[in-house]
Amino acid sequence: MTTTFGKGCHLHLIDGSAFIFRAYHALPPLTRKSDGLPIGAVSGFCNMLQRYVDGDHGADAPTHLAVIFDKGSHTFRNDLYDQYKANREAMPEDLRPQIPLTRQATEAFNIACKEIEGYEADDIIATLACQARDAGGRVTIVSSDKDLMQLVGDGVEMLDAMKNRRIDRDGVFEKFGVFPERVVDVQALAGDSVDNVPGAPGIGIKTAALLINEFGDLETLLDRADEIKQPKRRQTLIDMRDQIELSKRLVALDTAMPLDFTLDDLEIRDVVPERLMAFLAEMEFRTLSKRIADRLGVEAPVIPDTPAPEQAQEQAEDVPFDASKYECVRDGQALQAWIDRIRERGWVAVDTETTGLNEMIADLVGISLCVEPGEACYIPLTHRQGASDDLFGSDALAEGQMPLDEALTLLKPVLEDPSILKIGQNMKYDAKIFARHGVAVAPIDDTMLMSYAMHGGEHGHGMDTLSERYLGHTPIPIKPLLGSGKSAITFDKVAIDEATAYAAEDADVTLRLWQLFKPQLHRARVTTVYETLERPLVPVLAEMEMHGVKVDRDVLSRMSNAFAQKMAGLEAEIHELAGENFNVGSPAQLGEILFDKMGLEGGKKGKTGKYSTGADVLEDLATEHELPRRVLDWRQLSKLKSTYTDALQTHINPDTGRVHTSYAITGANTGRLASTDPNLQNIPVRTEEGRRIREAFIAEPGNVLVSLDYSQIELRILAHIADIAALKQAFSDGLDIHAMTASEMFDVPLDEMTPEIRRQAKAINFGVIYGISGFGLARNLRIPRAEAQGFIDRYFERFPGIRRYMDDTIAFAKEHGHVQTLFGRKIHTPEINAKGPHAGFAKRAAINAPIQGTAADVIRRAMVRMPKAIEGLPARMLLQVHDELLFEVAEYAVDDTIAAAREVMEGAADPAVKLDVKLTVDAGQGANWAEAH
DNA sequence: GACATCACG
DNA sequence: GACGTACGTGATGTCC
Repeated sequence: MTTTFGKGCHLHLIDGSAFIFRAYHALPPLTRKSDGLPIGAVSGFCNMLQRYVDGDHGADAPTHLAVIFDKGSHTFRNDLYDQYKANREAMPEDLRPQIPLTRQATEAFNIACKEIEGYEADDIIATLACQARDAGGRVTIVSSDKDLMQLVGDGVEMLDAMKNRRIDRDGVFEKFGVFPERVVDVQALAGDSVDNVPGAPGIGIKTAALLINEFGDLETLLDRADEIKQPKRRQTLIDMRDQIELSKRLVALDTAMPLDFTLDDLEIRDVVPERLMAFLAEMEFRTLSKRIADRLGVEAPVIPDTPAPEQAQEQAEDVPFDASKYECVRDGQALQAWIDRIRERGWVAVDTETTGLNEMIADLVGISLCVEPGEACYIPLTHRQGASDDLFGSDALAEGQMPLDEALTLLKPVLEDPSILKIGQNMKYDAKIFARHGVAVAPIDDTMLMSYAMHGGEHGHGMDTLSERYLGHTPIPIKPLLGSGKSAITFDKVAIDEATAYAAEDADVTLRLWQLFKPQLHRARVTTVYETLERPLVPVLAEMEMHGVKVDRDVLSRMSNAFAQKMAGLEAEIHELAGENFNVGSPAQLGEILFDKMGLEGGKKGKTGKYSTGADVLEDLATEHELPRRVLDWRQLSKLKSTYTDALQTHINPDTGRVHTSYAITGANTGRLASTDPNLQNIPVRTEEGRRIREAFIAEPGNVLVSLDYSQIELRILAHIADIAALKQAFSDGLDIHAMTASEMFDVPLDEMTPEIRRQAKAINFGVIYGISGFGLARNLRIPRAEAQGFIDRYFERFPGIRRYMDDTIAFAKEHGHVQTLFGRKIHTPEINAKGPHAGFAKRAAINAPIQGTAADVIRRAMVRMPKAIEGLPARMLLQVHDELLFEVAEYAVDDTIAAAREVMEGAADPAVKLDVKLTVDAGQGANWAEAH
């Protein structure tokens, strides 16, 4: 049915950003009643769209239609001129979360919604308008932006939707004093303070138009500038020629940019009432949904009159916890009743009970649900009957449970329904359990992540902690139910009535926490952090963890044996040297041998009264003695064997043959992830022997491992945050940053640099990131403290911005109780005002957190965008190691994958943050991780 | 379960 | 002037 765009067609192009800002400023700051989400701009946007669709604009009806949005803050204009739009104010905090909703709104109206990374909406509009005009059609641009006026003419008109005023060639002349084809000339001269286009100083639109009309066009004017009578004006045009020509390039729209769609894709489509109503209902627009429903002749959606946040909070506190009210759901009918309530409500708190903590292995035992504080249920599914001493009955299913499949069949549509929010505490766990049963839970909210976004650094984010702190309620502990040690049982052995009280309460607590946190998120100014850096990471990580990484057991096993042999030899030598047998693995025994029996120099250690035998101590002793050297070698092998070659084998999943780590999103205060069970973020790499362990991490046949890692990301971020011109310059010149530092510090030319001097400078660079101290640097470099202090003083002298950054950061922390990353992540520093030795720790942590945290945010953003970027490629993201991402890729697609992933990683800060220093990514590939890294 | 040690960024 | 310090993690083995 598609017609080809051509004569008789009429294309309408709506400037989406203009709509959004108008809507935002025209309306008071409305919030969604149920959860406090700001929605004023979305509401206004929908209103404007509806009015437009109603034809309330006096223009001929379109045959083709699209809403065009900006995407990304960096465009080719920024490359031309780094000050372009530089003085534009940051987007208001309560508008930011509404931007994606306006896209959804457009789609809900079934209107084409277009944006292209790196281009302004104006360029897309210009390109489309030209295409449509060339095809013989007409165009109406719904906008009053003067930057678009250059497009008017030959069937292209503008429409100011607010004033219902059409702008044609004469309208443009009215505004600019010239016709559309000369508008850019006038703009180039007059400049634009809003977009920070410089233009010619002292020349406004009036004068510009006068000049252009006199000389014909800008080029002629500039060529013949010496003919201008007014001396000042003449001089300006002669002196500022470059700036004026640059301005013209900035204001001229790109009418031939690449598009990934055609005019025909914009053919007008009928609205799908159900879809539009679902969106309006989700936004809780009562009046608007009713008005539009009337217009469409359909039933208006019922929007539950949910309590305002403050009331919800009171309710959450008012309703007492009462385990006897929890229902045990044992059949389909009872479950259906709960599902009905969930559908009515639009959200549900969910919790799963399983036989263990490893979600790749644990079996689902039961599910609890909660839709209202105090009202929760537990659905037992695979509890075993009888006590554990019942030798025969313990494996049989207990009575009175629904079959697992039946329960999941009923729940699946709800858990996957995009209009029903699933709320959980650590949802990644539950989502993975459900995923193993073929249920893709979405969309989700996570109280643990909300707490992390609001209270990172203040306290833990486990449910018990949160419940006690924010609900004043101590949940039933799990310990008494499961026991501990050898006699511990799994949850499926817990009696169903006990399980119901425990499990349903967890869902109850989760829902109450959610009702409390949801409105607070916005007040704490962390909605964007939660929505862009926490919540969207859940499905990405779940996917990575479930996919796992292939590990070759035989390689590990062989290495284990080799290590064992070497260790045995070393152990014999150590005993020989010591003159007695002792446990080499016991620091206490080793200390006595070294310092008491052999009488070596090298002190004690405080608290426990034992000798310190750390690597640094042994390293010093090793210059004079054999034994400590042997112990160091033995320890290295012992570590490699026990932690890696042995333990890793036990983590190979028998079903998949792969190792599945688990990432803790809230694991580190700074925003970094933490990897556990096993930790795959500390696989050896620094020593040759250790690195060989990475040879056991392999790809499936026909595939290779690809590793991409950020180069010096923390130092780059430091250079940006502390605004160190010399560092920024060095990065932009692609210099060896440590050598450059050394050269600057010690006045050594780069071509005379020695590895030793560079090593010292490298230590200082890292020291700065860690909150440098004379003592720490002295110990790291093994130099006298005074000398180390001298280095630091000199560093501050050469890079004064560092001192300022440190002082400012500590002052900020003292005043606000937190520091923050460039992306708005808050890291609380409760100890910053402490007295005594604590204070030093807190200060250094405060200095480090914005740097480490910003780097963590950057890679999180890259990870969130990665699935889309590599969509369609035979590639999977497997692991994250703080500044590195590891992929498994079909051999033939390696180059494409590297290109796609690198683009995402290098551009990960955009558009939220414009870094002064570009991020660069190194890539490697190979049959195993040792080769790829 | 605390502590020491050591693997990573 | 004295504190005692590099930042952020997790896993293992010893010893109580």
